[in-house]
Amino acid sequence: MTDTAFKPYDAKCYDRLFEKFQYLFEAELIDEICRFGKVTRFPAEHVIIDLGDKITNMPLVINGSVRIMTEDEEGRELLLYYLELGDTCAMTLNCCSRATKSNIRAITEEPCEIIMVPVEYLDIWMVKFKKWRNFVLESYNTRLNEMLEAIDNLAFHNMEDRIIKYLRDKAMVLGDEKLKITHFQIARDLNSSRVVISRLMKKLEDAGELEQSRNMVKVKL
DNA sequence: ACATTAAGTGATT
DNA sequence: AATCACTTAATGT
Repeated sequence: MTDTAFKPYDAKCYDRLFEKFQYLFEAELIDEICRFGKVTRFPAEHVIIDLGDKITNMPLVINGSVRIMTEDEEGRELLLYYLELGDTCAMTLNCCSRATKSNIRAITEEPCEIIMVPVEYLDIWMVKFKKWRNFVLESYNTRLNEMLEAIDNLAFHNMEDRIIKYLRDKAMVLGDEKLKITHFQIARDLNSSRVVISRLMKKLEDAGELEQSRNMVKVKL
């Protein structure tokens, strides 16, 4: 116990992390995450990482969910994927090692607890912990697949399908089939226009696929 | 009652 | 599927 000087050892923090990550990481790694990382609470809709930000910390989600978006030159947004418990951002992993800037935006979907780990530990842990190595590889893998899915969805499915998928995904990560959302917000996440969404939403409602009222959508799962 | 914001619609490209 | 122009409906002050 010589290198605990940075921060007083926090047994409570350790216990909490251990409970969440025991299947993912070895105890010693959890101990280091606990010691070097900083647990942070974010309110809903908080921008954790924005485009062009220099990445100094990597986020590890303890609870809540985060959505990852890109934006094109004209400022049009597109939802890529969600981060949940035990997820980290593959983009961050990529940026860290080469000190590049973020090409994504990470926004909390609901109030979140996230542990921020300084990026310099990533490399150290890569050689030190087998489970960390697996975790990073695994993250790359799943994110890559999700990206493929996102592209597939974009290229081969019509807007109607995309809306349904979007709503179901969202209901899933938030764990609530009733979503507090406007047509305008949906349009922004899918990079479409409000009018188009309203039309299709009406159609979907008539077809019995969903229920909606002002600021509320309920999807059939 | 009035203003503001969300949602619905026809016509056009 | 997008945009325009306009209507209607819901909600806050």
